Amino acid sequence: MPKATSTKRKTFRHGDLRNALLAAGLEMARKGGPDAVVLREATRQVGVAPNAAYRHFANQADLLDAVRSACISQLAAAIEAELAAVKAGRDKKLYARRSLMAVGRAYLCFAMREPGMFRTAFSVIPDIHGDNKANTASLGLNPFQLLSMALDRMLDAGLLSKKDRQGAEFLAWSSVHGLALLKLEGPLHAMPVEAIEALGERLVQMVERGISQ
Amino acid sequence: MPKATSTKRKTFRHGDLRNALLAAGLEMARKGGPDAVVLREATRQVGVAPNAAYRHFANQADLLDAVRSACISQLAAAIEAELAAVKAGRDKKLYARRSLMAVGRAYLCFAMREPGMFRTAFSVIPDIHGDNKANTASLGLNPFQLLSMALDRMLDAGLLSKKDRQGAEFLAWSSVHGLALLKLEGPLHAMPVEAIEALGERLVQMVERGISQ
DNA sequence: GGCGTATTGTGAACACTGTCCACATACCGT
DNA sequence: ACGGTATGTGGACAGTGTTCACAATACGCC
Repeated sequence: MPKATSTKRKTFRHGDLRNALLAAGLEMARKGGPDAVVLREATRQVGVAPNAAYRHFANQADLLDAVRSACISQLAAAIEAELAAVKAGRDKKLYARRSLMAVGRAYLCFAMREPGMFRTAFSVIPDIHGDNKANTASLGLNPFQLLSMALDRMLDAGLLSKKDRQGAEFLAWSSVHGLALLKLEGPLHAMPVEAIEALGERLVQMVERGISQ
Repeated sequence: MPKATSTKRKTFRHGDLRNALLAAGLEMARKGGPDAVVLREATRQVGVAPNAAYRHFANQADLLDAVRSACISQLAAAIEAELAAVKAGRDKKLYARRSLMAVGRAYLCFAMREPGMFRTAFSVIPDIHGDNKANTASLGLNPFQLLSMALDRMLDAGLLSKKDRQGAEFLAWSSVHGLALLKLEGPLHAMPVEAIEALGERLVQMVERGISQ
């Protein structure tokens, strides 16, 4: 009974089912956030029986985790692009400041542009056995490492003492992350994006000023 | 006379079903976060048929929203208590600074002490028709308004210019909120609470320094 | 007091989800 | 060629939110 199940596939084997499911899941996450990535719907879109997913993912949490990883990669790529746009001139301090600014802005812009992906990226409580292999973009760096890079430039430029540099990632990250989430799934939901972006500018300046003792 | 026994009630009418369901939901949120508040389970604990809930809540989102509101009230109460502990001495600047510190610390402490409630408090995208009636504690102020109070003291003490005061709530709030969420449902999940609290201290200092231009 | 009526809880059902089992199929190395 | 194994199917189960028709109760009005 080789009745091709209602959709396109001709061969019994799909050939690339894992990736297809992941792509479907990613799209669902993109336009609906983490709660929208539902296993059965993914199989339906791909044109395959629900159980087929279990040959490639342990369960839906596993699928969601893969989607989440992809989302983080996209975020990393966005930051990387913005960071690449700032060129190292002769003024090291300016360079450093612009780098930090770029990371913060890219982070927020991504959150505004791709709310579903952003929320998905940080929706799941990550496993302790965190294998952050795939959380990277072309440079092979995840968002956290890109932020670290910018902060290192601040250290190099003498804008940050060695002591203040320690753990500075978390301070900067928290600020921007908080604003993004207050907008995306918090009480700032109704605030227009322009206002958020204006706040973002002030926020990054605040971090820059306040981060050094 | 209808007694709300947790096991089996005598009367047909419950008498206080709405509150009972809300209490059950709040407890589930407390020990499992927003995803743990499930309508059927609440009715089961109260000893009532699932449909009975629909006489008091439009749907489970409505129930969850009520639970969320209760969580915010608890957060407000925690902040209020910490804020009440700082006394106004002769040094207005110290008073203001300690007030801001207290709000930030209370916010983070609550997040660490009651992760389920905290996550629930900010899990739902709030309705635009925000009726923030119940989001308050004894003072009748929600967390945002308490933060505003602390910032007003900064303004009074001359630690903040009028211009910098505008929208400063969002800057301070974002920072602390971000740290809390990075810990509770983000990549900082594995970081020990002591480290988070140490970061919190630094964070509030950063805000204090960076918030004024 | 008695009775009609709106309020509140019940029972059965539906659609949907994740997940498991046994089975069928197609590919692959020997 | 053929048997083993990876991969997909069908059918089932528990659990969820939700709706409909119905039953029991409390309350107001005469």
